[in-house]
Amino acid sequence: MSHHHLDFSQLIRAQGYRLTPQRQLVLDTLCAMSSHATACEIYDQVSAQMPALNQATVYRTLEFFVELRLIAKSDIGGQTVYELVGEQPHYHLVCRQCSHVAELAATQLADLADWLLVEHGFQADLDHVVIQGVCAGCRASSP
Amino acid sequence: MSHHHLDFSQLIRAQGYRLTPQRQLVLDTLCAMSSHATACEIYDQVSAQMPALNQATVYRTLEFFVELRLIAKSDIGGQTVYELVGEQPHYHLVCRQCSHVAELAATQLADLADWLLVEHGFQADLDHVVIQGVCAGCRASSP
DNA sequence: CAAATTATTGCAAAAATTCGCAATAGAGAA
DNA sequence: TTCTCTATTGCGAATTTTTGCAATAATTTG
Repeated sequence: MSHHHLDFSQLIRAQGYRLTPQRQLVLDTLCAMSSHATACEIYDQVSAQMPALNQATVYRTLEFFVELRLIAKSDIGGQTVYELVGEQPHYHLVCRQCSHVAELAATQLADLADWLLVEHGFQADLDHVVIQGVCAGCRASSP
Repeated sequence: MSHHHLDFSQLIRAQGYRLTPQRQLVLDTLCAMSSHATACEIYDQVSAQMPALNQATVYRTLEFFVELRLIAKSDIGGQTVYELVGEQPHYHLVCRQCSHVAELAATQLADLADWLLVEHGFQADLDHVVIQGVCAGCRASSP
């Protein structure tokens, strides 16, 4: 985690914002919690480290990082979950039946992104696409 | 709208559910409100027609239709919006700066869907993909 | 290093969304 | 049509998320 602090700090300060202890803690926590986590789960974790930290601050902090595109927010199985955006662009296949989430490298989306840019001038965020559907397992078990 | 009632009614009853006046009204309302609408906007509209109808019922009804995949729920510009799923599969390009939404026919996604099915056994819901990014207008105005 | 500026926090209240449960009312059977 | 069964509604309360504002603390300026 610590190796991230410098990067983040510069990235944030360059835009006139501040990397406060609260924000650092949320980032570190999200880093420690491997994959997706709900606001509530994040608050519980963070709260253990810094009891004074308010829930509203957690929500605002998450929203703040989402806007900076350091973390991604998505709806998975009816829950709003947050995830640290890593180095590797990837997208999510979310099963609407079992809520299982598969992550795929974004290579298969590159052509689509190119096409969107050329034809529509739209610069797609490759690394935060959620595709709903039915996974192989559920397709097999319910024909 | 009325021509929908039969289709919907059968579709819903076939699964053991009921097409109540409340549900019909929500569908009709969503049909009348051209594009995306928030739960609040829908409630306001619906409430004018049927004042006794409770907010909780609106939320439950929307969730119900989302599960039946008759309406789609997405996060656009930080708001949760609902939209009647039409006949034409399409996807959304949402600009993260101006929240403008473009709708595109799903043809460009067909290859991707095929690939997902063949390689991962994942049956993607083509008609409800939201791709975030920056639209042509915003890219031009903020270089 | 002190003062000034302003982004950020904590708090409490508001707003949005969900939930439990008794009452209601569709849909099918008799 | 009437009866039965159970999905659905309305209501109020609980939970989650957002917001306004004064207090705090991180930068910048002098």
